[in-house]
Amino acid sequence: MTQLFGLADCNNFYASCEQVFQPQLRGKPTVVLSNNDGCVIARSAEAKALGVPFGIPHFKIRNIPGFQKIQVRSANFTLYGDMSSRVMATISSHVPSIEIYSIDECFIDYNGVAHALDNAKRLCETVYKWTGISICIGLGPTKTLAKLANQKAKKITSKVVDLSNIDTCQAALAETEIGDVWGIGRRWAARLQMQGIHTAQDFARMDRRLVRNMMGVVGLRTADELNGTSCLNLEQLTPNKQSLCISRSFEKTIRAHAELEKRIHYFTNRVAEKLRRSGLVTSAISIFVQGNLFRKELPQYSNNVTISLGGPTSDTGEIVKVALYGLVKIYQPNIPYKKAGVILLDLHRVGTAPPHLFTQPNPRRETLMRTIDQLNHKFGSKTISYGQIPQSRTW
DNA sequence: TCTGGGGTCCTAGGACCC
DNA sequence: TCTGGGGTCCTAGGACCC
Repeated sequence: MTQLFGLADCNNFYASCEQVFQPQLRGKPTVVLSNNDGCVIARSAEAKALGVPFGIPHFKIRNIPGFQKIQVRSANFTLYGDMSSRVMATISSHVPSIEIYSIDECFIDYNGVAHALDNAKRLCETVYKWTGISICIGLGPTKTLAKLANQKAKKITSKVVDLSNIDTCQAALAETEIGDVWGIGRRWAARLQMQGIHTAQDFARMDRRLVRNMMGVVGLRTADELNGTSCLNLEQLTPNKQSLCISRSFEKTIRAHAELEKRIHYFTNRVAEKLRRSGLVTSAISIFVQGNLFRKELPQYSNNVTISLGGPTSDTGEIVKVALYGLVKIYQPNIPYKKAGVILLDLHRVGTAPPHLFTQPNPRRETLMRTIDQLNHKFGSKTISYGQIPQSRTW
């Protein structure tokens, strides 16, 4: 049975959020920067028109002609998360069901919806009216084709494209570069192009065995989906998280162990909070450190270590202890470090983790963690933390 | 001078089992 | 001339996504 998927995607999401809340930015080239104001992670339509590339470092913006007009904002992820919830709720209330795919995208189940195209157009208008965010919707018999339809929709004023029709679909495939296909990244695009595969249509027409041999089942799935065979279903249930990570680049390079230790301390406090907020426990932790990949003339070093926690826990104290031990194991002196991070692995919902033979849950510690979280929630995240994180933290 | 952060899945190969 | 067959589990690395 032929299915019908929709893919709704917010246009220039972070930049649009800024423009909604700061009306003076509307119509002006606006960009949003990553953490530490490192590089551009979102651009308004006007900024794209000026030629601001995605990912460009902040300091290179001034090389762009007309850069004086560009409005630059630091990212506000709390705001974007909140706006995302509003957009998703609006969409969800107008269609049978959705799968939230990322902060600014969702797949829509359009099966059995009469006049899906008109329906989608009205939905775009409603979302704009209710939230101020402009979205586009692509329709197709598979998720991959709905994604492709969405890219086409971004380029037209009606904001909706339907690729259910076979001729329309073939035309779209023929004019889509291979690297623009969902699931084909930079590496595969380069390799495929060397083999004479330049468009989505070239790829869809490749011999299936060849695709399977070269790219495995993932590539094969993409090829089948381009040919209209649906391999990816709408996922209604949000899957359990497998890992949680906090990592940052440093504003300047760091050499001293003590200085790195403060960062690891801080990251571990944050990621453990995230863990408890998600109702999860962890049994393994991974620490990584990295030099400056952009400065080839400096000594290059990066390393990571994964350590078992000896049983499921969400206790910041326990996790911090192991994290710092991990840092000792991978730290090398006299390296200019530029980035580090903490990843929690082997996650389970509280109460569902296989218990450890030798450790018992400690109710007093659990109360302590709950109290710390409540205080930080009530009085701000810097109120109380585990270990030596300077109160006057500048980073 | 200055270059993000947070995720997922698949595969190949090694260790180990009977 | 000649070295079994069939599994599982784990990990590192490579690819991808937003």
